[in-house]
Amino acid sequence: MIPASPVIIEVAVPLPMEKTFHYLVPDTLTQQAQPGKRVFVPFGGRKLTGYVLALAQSADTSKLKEIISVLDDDPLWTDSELEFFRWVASYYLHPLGEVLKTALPAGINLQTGKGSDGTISGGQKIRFEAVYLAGDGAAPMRALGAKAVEVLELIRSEGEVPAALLRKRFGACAPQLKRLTGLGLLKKQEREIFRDPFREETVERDTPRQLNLHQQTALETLLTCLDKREFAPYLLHGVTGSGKTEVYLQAIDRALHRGMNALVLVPEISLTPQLVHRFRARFDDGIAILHSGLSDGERYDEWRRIRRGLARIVIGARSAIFAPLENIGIIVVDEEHEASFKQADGLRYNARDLSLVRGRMEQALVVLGSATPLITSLYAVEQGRLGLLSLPERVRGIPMPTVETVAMQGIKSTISPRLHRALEETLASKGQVIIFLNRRGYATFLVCAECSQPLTCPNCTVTLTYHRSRGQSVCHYCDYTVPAPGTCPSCGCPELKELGAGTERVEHDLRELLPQARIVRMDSDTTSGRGSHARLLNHMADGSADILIGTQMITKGHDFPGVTLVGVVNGEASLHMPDFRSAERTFQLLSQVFGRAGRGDTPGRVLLQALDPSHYAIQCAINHDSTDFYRQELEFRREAGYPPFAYLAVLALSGTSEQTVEQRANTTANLLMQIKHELALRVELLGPAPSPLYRLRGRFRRRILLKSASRADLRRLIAVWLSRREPGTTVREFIDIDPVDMM
DNA sequence: AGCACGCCGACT
DNA sequence: GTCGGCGTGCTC
Repeated sequence: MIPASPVIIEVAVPLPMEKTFHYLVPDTLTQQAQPGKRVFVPFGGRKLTGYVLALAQSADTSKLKEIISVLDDDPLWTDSELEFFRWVASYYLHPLGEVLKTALPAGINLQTGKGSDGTISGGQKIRFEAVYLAGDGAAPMRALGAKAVEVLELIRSEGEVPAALLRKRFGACAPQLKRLTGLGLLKKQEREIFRDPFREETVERDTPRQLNLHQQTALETLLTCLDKREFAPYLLHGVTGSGKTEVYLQAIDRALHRGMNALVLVPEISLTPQLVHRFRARFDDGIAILHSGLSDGERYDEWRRIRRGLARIVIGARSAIFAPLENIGIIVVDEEHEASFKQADGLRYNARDLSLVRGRMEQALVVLGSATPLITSLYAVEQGRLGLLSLPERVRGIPMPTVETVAMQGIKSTISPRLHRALEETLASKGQVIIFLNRRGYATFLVCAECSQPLTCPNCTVTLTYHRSRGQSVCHYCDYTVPAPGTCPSCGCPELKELGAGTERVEHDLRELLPQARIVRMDSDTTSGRGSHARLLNHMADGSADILIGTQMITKGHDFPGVTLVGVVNGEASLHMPDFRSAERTFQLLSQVFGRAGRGDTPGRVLLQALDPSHYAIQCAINHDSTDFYRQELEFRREAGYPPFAYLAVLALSGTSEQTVEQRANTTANLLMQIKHELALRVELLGPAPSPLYRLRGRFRRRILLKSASRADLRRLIAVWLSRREPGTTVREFIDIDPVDMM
């Protein structure tokens, strides 16, 4: 007999390497080793989990090692999912092995250290429970005790009963069960169980709501697309309170009826319990929830429920775009403008963008919903790449809130007399208030009374933010912290003045102005604990608070009908961020905040405090006119030389000495310029990044920023640069598309 | 990413 | 003379 040629597989390993590796499959494993499964492999002295990509041929098998075991009974991914992950890996210039690892629930991979002790770490347990079913045996009942008869009767009437329930009902009944099973009257089965993040929480059923004309029109378009089962990307542009969720719900309902499944992406699921609640009230089909609040075990269980087809609706934060959901008919991205759809480290993906890619591969309907879409999206609409559906009116004929501006010139207090008066009126009429300001801390910063130098971070050269209750000045970029107020580092003067206002300061001032008001403050300083976010919001929901003060996190995920007044302190704050998108951000932020007012039956009122409210971003938000904003913003970008949307590459250099990193930055920048000219690319070198060299855990880093009007240009540049960079430089590279993350 | 190997400075 | 820092290269 001719010896069979050895079976070789191509394996991706979850390490920052572009390479894939080949392994021999021992005879005993050839049946099991298939693409899409995980394998446990020896790798450079240790053992780790790899992902089988394909069967491979190789002439030279001498250097190949054998796989140790196959970790999965069934492939983890379908072919089309693997195709999607390959696309992701190539688009974001990230190793496929790491992409696959990211797509999997955390903590299920096995690994060993280099040591010979071979301790295997990692791996999640699947929990099983025993279930008893009636068997076919017809043994005589008289041979049984009374308890055994009761047990048998229960199981016969129920069909199947988990062992835990039997224990609860009958106490210790193991001997009886053993006896019954032995007689063939019962059958025992081990069944996989899933930890349920909903626990025993029950929801009241909900029925589809009556749609207004605009909702109806939008829905009909979506339903037509669903019936055609082809890729159809849409922007659902609906003002705050226009009933976008109801449109999603009814479109998803149709998809489910057509036998297709639904994927719903939300910015921060732990912030949107109301949305999840509405889904659970509407649908009987399994709903899986994926978010950061789940334990690894729960997440793993949800993942398996989806893979097994037990959940037909998946709701989750950005990583849910990788959910193993098959037969996707519709993908909804709610609040598509939210920055939290971007993963900022590791695999730097944007779930909003990926929803379009996956939707195209799955022939699905993709709905991007927002009251304040990205400029990118509106541009895509203009270009005809995205369909537009508009909901220009609020549901039930509720009017948009009226917005008044308060010019703050010459007003020293954080709360103007006019806002103070409005607060008193609102509280007197039992209304609730939201006070928004995009800055946490007490005063923004401390300034030396002597030399007027603001306190700055020695690493990042940004101004330190003063947190009075913590008694610290903190750098919001690198977390550098000094005791506050402290002394001036430049002249040693012990007297420091407070300048600017943060949420803490506003809370302090409001308590003085309105001692009787019940005030809660919500920002990242007061929501550190698990569940604290929901607790604070509950104070507003149940009416035990009158005023909610907060940063941007108060702008989303809730709907308080009692809020009739919204106050904005320092409305232009976000306009002065070092980001070419600051106007876009400001418009979105203000529109969202304004939208919190008057969602009940009383019309909403907004007071906007600003030194200078004349900027078009502020004016357009005041007039609830996003079309006008879009026009002016494109105009601004054209004049300032920014593309409608910019692509930005970041090359991050790191090393252990300042000199090497500095040198690498220079040689890399030179090389990039050279390649740029050779390839005749429209790419701009923006840096060595404006943030100076900073030291983190003993390592120095530096970044180089590249801007381009076209992503293709950047990718070509980086591809050539990757092949040419000097050997030996330990450079990590990645693409990002938003400069605010880097400055 | 880990980890080994190898090369130069300050130490028992 | 060694210990140990870091820079470099390799992992089927």
